[in-house]
Amino acid sequence: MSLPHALLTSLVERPSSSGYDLARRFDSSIGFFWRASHQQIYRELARMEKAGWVASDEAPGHTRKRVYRCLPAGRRELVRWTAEGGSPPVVRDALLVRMRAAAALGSPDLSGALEAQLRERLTQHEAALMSYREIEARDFTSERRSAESEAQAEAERMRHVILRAGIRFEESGRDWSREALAALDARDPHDAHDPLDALDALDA
Amino acid sequence: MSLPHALLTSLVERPSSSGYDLARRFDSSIGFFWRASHQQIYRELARMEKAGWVASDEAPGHTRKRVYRCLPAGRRELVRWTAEGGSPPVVRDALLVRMRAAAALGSPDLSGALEAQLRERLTQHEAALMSYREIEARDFTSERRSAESEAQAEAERMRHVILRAGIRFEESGRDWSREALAALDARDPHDAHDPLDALDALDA
DNA sequence: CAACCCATGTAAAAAGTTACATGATTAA
DNA sequence: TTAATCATGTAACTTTTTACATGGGTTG
Repeated sequence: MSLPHALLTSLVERPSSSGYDLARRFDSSIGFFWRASHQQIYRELARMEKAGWVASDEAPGHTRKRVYRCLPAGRRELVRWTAEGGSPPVVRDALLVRMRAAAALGSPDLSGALEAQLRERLTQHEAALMSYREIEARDFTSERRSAESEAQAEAERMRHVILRAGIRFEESGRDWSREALAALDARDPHDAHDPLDALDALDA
Repeated sequence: MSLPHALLTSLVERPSSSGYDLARRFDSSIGFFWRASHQQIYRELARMEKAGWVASDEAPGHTRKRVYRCLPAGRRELVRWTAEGGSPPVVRDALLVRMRAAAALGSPDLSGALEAQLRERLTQHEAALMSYREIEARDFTSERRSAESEAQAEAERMRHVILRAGIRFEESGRDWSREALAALDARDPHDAHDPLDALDALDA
């Protein structure tokens, strides 16, 4: 149950956010390591308000918009939860199940479909990687880290290391997708090319 | 909704498995990319039997044990689902949320707790990696791949590539954990060591 | 005969997804 | 003024997790 804590984190980072704001941020930056739909977010915000972790005010100039802020009790809860350990995240990848199914079924007609899925996966990894690398270049280049307090520098190191997790994850996914495509390609001797091509693809 | 298909795959691989057998396999080999508890599995098997995808018989010599097998309709469904595409898996890692919370809260006392969690994560990745590497050495070394049919060879390549996903995933997690620990270590100038140590750790 | 693995479930709660619904504001 | 985006929800459903429960067989 980490959604409320992800929301508290987001509210500590930027107080006076609406559910809509939070939902948008869960589609971008935070969304890399925690997804949530707007329905989940609104429901969770209501629960958190009842628990006394956050409070909300009507946004000036808007009839429907409500902005939330983290209360001291919410901050205490976030500190408590952050220090507490947790089990490693469960991995669930349907594409790997599909590949294993194809191997078990032994039907060669499935290879084409899997190849297409792998190519799609590859472009997804490449796209994510490019956007993460842009963020890294923009926010975490050496010249930016100069006249800061030690606390600020540590927070920045922490945020950078989180982004690095995303970068490494996407790189590893990209490299594996290429390896998998090369392995599937080996099945057709007729259009098989020089094995060195596969190695090139892995290096690129 | 891939659990039924993961179960069908497992039943195609080894017919006449009980719910208990399947649950054990979901704790080991299949468990790397799809987790399921025995409660989920028993319920799902009942559903699949009602849908006509599997059938069950009482195991001889046992009163309580039931063994399942995949029916033609189940096989057709598995083929259909395997060819169909799907969205990439959602990533959810509470440790990254915790790190981001620590950065947002700006309390240095949390660094110790996070360091401990990172060290634990690191040993988990190392342990998983070692066991995957053992499987790779045992089942996928070059001398084993000789007198096989082309279909068998392709299935074996597929299973190998799935294992490679696990290996790459654990390697990337291990490397990132080390990078993160090195970044957190940079905060304490008193016990800071030669930066080269961090590089060594990344190479090992 | 106690501890452990085999074997199968029920019940309840939490978390997440999908579909539906509505109204306000803003920019072309 | 129409379409897109902002903004907030409800309802129903599915999936997953956690806790509880039971009983047979095997081995030290």
